[in-house]
Amino acid sequence: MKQYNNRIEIVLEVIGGKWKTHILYYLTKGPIRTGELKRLVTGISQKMLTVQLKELERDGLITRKTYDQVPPKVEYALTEYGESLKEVLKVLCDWGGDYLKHRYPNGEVTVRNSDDEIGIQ
Amino acid sequence: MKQYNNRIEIVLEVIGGKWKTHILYYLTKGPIRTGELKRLVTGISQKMLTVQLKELERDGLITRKTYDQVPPKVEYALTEYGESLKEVLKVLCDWGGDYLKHRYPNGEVTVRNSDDEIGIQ
DNA sequence: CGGGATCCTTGGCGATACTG
DNA sequence: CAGTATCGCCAAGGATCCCG
Repeated sequence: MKQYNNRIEIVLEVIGGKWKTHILYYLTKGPIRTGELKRLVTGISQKMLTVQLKELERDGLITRKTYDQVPPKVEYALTEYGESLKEVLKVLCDWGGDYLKHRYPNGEVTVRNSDDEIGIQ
Repeated sequence: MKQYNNRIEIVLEVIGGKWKTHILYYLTKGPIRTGELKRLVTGISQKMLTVQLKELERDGLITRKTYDQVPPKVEYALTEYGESLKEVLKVLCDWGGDYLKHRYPNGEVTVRNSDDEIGIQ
């Protein structure tokens, strides 16, 4: 039987890793196709994108909708429960931004999507 | 020059990894000695504890205070800025708890410190 | 266009022993 | 009591090729 040390570990297991937050970042803005994600998530490979999306789907945070057509079209979107992640991501995003300014006031460290925001409706 | 994809990655780099949240968890309750941490953070080795604490100190989240005596006494505490992490940890903690109940309502997955809370003053 | 399979590299982490 | 040094594992992630 699986056991965590604390509740935070659960979140980190769900949104942790190298790509999850970057993917979720775009998903908070609305449904999105695989190719679009691949284009936006800088540097991710086809394989890693698929792997991460499957995990997010397995964890009940996103849905995968396939359109029966050629060429294939697949669209991903946050589930209703996944939507609850938005406020969490926003808090993390805000603190990260503050921390950045606090630690590196002269811009030694930068963020690609620095002027972008988690999509809160 | 270092560059992140988004601000969330910054947070995850600071509190991520296998032990950081578990350590911070106890630090939110007040200053604490090395040995006490080692006792509370179930399963951590002496080495990993030291490594994680050094990283947290390097990142400006905790302070290390040594008392000049034999046997040695070292006490760690959140910095003023580190205190700002509390609300972030609380949000993560809360979401993790919700997610646990939502995904595993029958207790297939459990948390050791489930009835404990992040120390908010 | 979207996904799967295979092979390989790397660094986070563990185990152990030693020091002041 | 607190910290350091060394060795080694393994799973996350990367590169590449193949499929409907």
